[in-house]
Amino acid sequence: MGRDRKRRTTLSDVAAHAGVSSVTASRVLRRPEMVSPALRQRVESAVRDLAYVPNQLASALASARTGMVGVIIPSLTNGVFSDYLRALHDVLNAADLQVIVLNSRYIVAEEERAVATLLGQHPEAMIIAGIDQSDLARRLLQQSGIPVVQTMEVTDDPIDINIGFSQEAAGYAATRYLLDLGHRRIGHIRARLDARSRRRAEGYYRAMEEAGIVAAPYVAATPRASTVAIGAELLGDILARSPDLEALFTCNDDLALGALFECQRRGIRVPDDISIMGFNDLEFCASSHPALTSVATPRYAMGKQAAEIVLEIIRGSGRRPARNRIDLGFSIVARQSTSARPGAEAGDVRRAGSRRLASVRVQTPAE
Amino acid sequence: MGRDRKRRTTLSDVAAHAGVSSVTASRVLRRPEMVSPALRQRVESAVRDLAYVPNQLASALASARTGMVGVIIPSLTNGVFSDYLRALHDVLNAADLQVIVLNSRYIVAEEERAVATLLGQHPEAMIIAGIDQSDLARRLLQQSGIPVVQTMEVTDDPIDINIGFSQEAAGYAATRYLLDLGHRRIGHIRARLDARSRRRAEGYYRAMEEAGIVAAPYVAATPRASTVAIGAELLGDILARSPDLEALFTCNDDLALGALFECQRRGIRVPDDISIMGFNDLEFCASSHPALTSVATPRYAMGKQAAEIVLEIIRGSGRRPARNRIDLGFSIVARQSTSARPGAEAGDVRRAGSRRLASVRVQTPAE
DNA sequence: AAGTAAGATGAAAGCGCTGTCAACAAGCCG
DNA sequence: CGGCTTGTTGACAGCGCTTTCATCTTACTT
Repeated sequence: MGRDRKRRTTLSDVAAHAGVSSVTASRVLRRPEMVSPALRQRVESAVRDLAYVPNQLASALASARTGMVGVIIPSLTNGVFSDYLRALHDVLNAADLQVIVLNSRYIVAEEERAVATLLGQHPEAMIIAGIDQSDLARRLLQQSGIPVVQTMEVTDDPIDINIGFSQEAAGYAATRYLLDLGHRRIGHIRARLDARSRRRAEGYYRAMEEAGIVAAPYVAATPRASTVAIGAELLGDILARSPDLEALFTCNDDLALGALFECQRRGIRVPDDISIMGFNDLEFCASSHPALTSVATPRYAMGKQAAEIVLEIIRGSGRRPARNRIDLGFSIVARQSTSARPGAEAGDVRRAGSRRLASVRVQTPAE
Repeated sequence: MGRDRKRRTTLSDVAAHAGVSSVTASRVLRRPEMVSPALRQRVESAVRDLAYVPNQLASALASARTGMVGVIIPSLTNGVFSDYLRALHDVLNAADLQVIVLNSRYIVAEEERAVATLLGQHPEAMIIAGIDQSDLARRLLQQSGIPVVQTMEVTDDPIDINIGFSQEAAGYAATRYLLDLGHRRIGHIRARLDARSRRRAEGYYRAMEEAGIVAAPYVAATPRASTVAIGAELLGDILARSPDLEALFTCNDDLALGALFECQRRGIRVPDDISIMGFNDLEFCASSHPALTSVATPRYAMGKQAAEIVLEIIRGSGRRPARNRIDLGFSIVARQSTSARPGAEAGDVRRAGSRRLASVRVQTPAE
């Protein structure tokens, strides 16, 4: 109970100050149109005089409406989630919903904890990055009864609603793009080794296998969080084993940037000696020298749609969207860091060349 | 009240399931040592059976303890806050406190709203980046009675507790460093134009003025959010006016990276033709080619200390720290992107040269 | 063996707010 | 001008939990 802590001003303080009942004071704050202008003004000035801040806890408990949406992402550090969070904020804040972000650090157990913590706050919806929740987390989410959106990736078995794109298909498309440029010795580096980067790698392996190329000599990975420095390091690892590397597909743009710098340091020309292709198309890709080819992922769009669907369900009388699985696709943005292999066959080069002028939208619609 | 929404399992459901009173069930969750092992087990399995998630709202309302710490930062996009947030999470989560982050988007009015929102949730402490809060925000914070830490910058007039470093001094030191290398035509670019970047610029102007150099021809700025692309663009702006630029101090590392790429594009050698110096020392500075000289700011340390002080006050019987203002300083990390001007006087070069081997800790202790 | 301290459990109250419903005033109809 | 609707206000209960505080055991003391 109260503790010795100095008591905060409450609604009834405000009501007393204004000479009305606390119900009226509450209404001035929640539904002002229900209160006569005279009283409304008295209450409003009382609020100002006392610098009253409503206790959201009590309000939420009484009304069963918290006005918040829980968001879980694996990393606050990763530039990938900036656009995504911005979209969530843009849409949700405009609707007077507060976004509460928790960080799972790419650890399933932490994600589970975050789910429980957030659910305990009774958010009106949950938006969670990724599809690899633990069984308990899934169960908690399911029985919470609130809309749950899984993002960043598509799955056949969503908890509730799913918006994303196929990481595997994106990894495949990126590799395919390099193959079409005539490259054969295509490397892949990745860090962190989380589920999403793993599926991107699977796409890479599938494309390589299809092309009949043994990928192993051209792959390097580390469980450490990805950084620019690691990009340089892993490229170094591959080059030490396979100096004949022709192209590199990195699991994300930071690694690509690191690889690019490492090439500069070693005097390896990009793209003449090695083509480099990133993933996510972060802002700097367009501005580096040479500008980095990358796979543009619909980060803002995923956040926006997730938020809009959630909003529709919360505000719109609980109506569910017609489709609970949406594939937003991805696109390859061709820039200067990739080019056709000099000796490549005409057919290959032409096929790839056609993609170099504009970005290609690759989308596998979920039914 | 309840709405038609399916009722969630409550503590008394658990209690009933376990055949105990709800008080006992509560104790099993809060203070298990107070309950006999037999009952404890029964309750615990009931919790598991029903997948019970405590209603934090009700718990917080009843106990006047929310277990959360409010955090306000101006941007989720900016890499600068990653380390800071990580530190807050590291310390606070370990103490079972939840961190709630709100984003003010560098807008004072939004910050004020965020303060009110957060305070309405009754956090046990507030940690807020920057020192430029609105009057109302200050007042709300002050009368909340909880510990409030302002970070990222030092001020003579803290709301409560203040941990940071002098942005102005850092801007000054950076410029001074370039001056000591023998450069005269030192440019400065900045974006966003928030209060902190303004004070860094003030440091730059002070150093330039002291050196008797007119800075105007070498300065470019934009209110847009800073990106790598803008770094390139602003450098271009300066070069269009002042092709004789010798060195560049950027307001942050993203701009520095953009400037570096722009130099590469134009065939300007760094550091031979132009020295480039960033600010913040983000991870990529060490890995770029050439590696970027930057001003290392104690982001993790600020977060860590802020969190630790808050923890001490919350948990440690409300004892306040001896000092409520802590200056953590900054240091200049000299790398390859800066070098002495070829024709510089020996004395100048020697002075600066001594700093090039190791980073220099510059700290102005607050009294 | 009787008395006491320590430990375990539950009943009741209440955290600060909002939903419901009743009470009342004012405005409208015929 | 009485009965009705419409609009405004307040009393009361209760959201789900924790915190006293009283009660009942059990273990220990002398």
